[in-house]
Amino acid sequence: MNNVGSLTLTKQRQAVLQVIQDSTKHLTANEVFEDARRVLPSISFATVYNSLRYLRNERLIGEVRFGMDSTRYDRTLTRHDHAICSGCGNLVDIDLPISDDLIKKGERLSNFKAESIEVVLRGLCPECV
Amino acid sequence: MNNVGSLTLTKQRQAVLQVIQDSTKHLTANEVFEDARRVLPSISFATVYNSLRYLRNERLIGEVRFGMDSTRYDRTLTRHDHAICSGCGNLVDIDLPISDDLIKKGERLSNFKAESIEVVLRGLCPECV
DNA sequence: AATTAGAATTGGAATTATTCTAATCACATC
DNA sequence: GATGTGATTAGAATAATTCCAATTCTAATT
Repeated sequence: MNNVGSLTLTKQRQAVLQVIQDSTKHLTANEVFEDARRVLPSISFATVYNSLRYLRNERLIGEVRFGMDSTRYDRTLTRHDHAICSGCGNLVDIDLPISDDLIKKGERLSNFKAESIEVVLRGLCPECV
Repeated sequence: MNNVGSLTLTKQRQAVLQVIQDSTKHLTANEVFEDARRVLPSISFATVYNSLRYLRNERLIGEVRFGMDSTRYDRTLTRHDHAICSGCGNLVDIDLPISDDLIKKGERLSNFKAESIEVVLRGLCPECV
């Protein structure tokens, strides 16, 4: 094991961290698992998930996801944005004025042809303050 | 059955649509299933999913999700935004200048205490034009 | 340095979310 | 009303993620 400050980097966590550090891509948990096995063949899937959560909490790696556990459906069809509570998962609609300029910038930076754009605000809802 | 224009609204699809129309919330597929059963007890989970996809494609209902099938992990820790290809699912980082004003507006509209904010641009990547 | 108690970590098993595909159904044509 | 064809359904399978009992580690005690 390897302790730095309050950090506990077991060999499993080190393997997972190394996989992330060595990749420039946005890996899925499954891809991390496959790569981590090469370094540490005995590692399990659950441990990869545990390690990813730990490393994310310790701010050693980044995570890309919406913040919900599952897809939501609703009757609102117009373009709008969302706020997601990091405490209770509550999801509310908000309507932000997105400038054409921002969309243009997004297209230029990504080289994508934009179809839609949405802002996700993560934070605490009034009940979770 | 019930055909309007090129629309095919079977009783299953009507039940699912009604559930969405009758709710002000952002329902999960599971919640839609539970409600739809009350209208049409024989409906299956898979049919709810099929119907949700159909209704979304026909622009009769809205869908809220990131656009990926699973969470991604990466070594980038600084705030940044993402572009997701609706063709191939490719995910790329972009760095948009988010004004403090936009965050303030988001907080005001949602009554949330913002922790982070992210823009998601959905569209077609260069390869999927 | 062996023992032990408590906390942290691991990973097999379970759960939850979603998709696949074979069977069924609806509709048109003979 | 039999038959072909394409759309729709839903049971079964898969994929993504989490739970929790067993194990391992740590550090205090002898």
